[in-house]
Amino acid sequence: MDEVIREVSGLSPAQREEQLRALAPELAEDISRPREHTRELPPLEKAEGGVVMRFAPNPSGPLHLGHARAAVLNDAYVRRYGGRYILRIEDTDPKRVDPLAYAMVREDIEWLGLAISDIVYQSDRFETYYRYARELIQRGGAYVCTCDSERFKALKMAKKPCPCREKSLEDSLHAFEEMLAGSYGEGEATLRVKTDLAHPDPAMRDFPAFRILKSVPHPRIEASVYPLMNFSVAVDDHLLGITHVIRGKDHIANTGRQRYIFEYFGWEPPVYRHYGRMGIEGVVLSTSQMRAGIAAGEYQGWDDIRLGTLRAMARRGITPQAVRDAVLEIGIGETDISFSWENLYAHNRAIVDPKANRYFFVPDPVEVTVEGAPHQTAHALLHPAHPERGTRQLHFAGKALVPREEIEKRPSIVRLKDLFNVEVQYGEGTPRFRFAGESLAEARTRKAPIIQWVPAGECVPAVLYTPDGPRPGVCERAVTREIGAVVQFERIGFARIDTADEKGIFAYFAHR
RNA sequence: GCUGCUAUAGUGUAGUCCGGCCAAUCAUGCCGGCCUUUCACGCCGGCGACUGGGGUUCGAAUCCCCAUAGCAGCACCA
Repeated sequence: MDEVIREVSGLSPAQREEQLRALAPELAEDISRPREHTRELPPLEKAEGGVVMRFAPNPSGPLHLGHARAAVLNDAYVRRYGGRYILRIEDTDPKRVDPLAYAMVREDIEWLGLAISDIVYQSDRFETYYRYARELIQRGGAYVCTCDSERFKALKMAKKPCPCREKSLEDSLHAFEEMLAGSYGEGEATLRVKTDLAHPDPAMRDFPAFRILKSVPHPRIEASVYPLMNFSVAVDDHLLGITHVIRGKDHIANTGRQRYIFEYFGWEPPVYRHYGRMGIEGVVLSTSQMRAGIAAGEYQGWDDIRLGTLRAMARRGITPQAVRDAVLEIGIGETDISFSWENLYAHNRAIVDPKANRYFFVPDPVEVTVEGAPHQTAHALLHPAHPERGTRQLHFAGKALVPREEIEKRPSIVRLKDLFNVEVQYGEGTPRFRFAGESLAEARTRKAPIIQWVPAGECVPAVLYTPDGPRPGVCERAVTREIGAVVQFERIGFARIDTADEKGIFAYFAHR
């Protein structure tokens, strides 16, 4: 045996394949098949008959890239296996509910194109939660605790029960009704789930299920006893028939806690998957930090292009498909990752490049008079790969605006793209520009930079907003017809034309 | 402090479950070239990784242990 192994080890892969082919051709088939990269999410267990999944955002602000990962991943599995996709608005903490966010979340979901089949508001379901709370108490799975949080935490860390834990079912039931009746003040009583005080993970010990909150009103309902997420989520996941839950690993402990509730009720829990933490270079994702920045005037609003919100990306011309592609590429790995804009841009470029019309944008323009140049019209293609889309007409009448940056490089000759060549002479003061023929071949042999330009008097002032700040310039008048569309400013990059009025054009830079 | 998860090129990702097709996939990025009246697109070529150390084994990216690092949780937030 050893001998054979040694012999095989000594062979090269090619020799092995040859041998195998001779001995067992049917096995060799497997070998010759090249390994293929799976561009698909890993399969989900117990999903063959269809799935019910959910996207459960907290309505505290608009959706951002972090939400998009959860939303798109779940969406992709629902599309793959068939089933229902429930949007569950988790508005059980009035402190973290922005009434305006309900609408923003819906808009963002529509933009992303999620295949949502049902919408559920947790604030509509408080009576249900109360009902199951009573049931849980009766099953001996919960008790009303009146210890203050400091004291409870100390006991928990010491693996010791608090006095309330030994209360009878009747007492707890009664106390819970008192909570609902408003007999307790804010923070004076809590319904806790009875777990295992000896559990090695302190996060698992007797976690809270309901709290009293009176200082902050809920925008949609009248309530002072609020379910905490582990309770409402467990009850809803069961009642809504959720089969699979894909969420971030920050919920791993919650999954453990929710299992206790499933256990008490004898329910079968869904299949859980927890993906790793995602950091995003260069942007704040925290809703509260963004909100603070907006309030402080640091950001213009939720769609400020320096933010990681979906609406900010939309404004820059990032397509929902690109976001989907980027997020699916990342997948559901448990590794912590840092999201790279480059990867998103590459996806977006692939989508946008075939569509985007090309135009000239001249940043920081300098007006030049070209001596001896014929007045003529340039016909520049709207898209070099699609001549059938036609051209833009640029009427040159002696003067043009060109990027200052190009002249400062002191080229001896430049070609105004799609027009003609211009020789530049430098002396005191402004350089002189002289017509130098129309030959493209000559421009090439003389290595003339081919630059973008715009006819003086036939252009529109424009501002290109980039994450590094606004870039003023001018662009072709025809760009005013591209409002809302993504164009490519030649030699600059892709940008979305946001607005245009008599004062000019406002565009947002997407990427190169 | 306690508990848990993760660790492949600059970034993302495949392979890890069931050790040998892996001197490790694909994409992006970067570099070089070609194409091109854009520094875009396309094409060609190149760069670049199994966290470290032990162990098991004929053989380890893959299994085990330890270490290290990162992350998460231990809220009357989600």
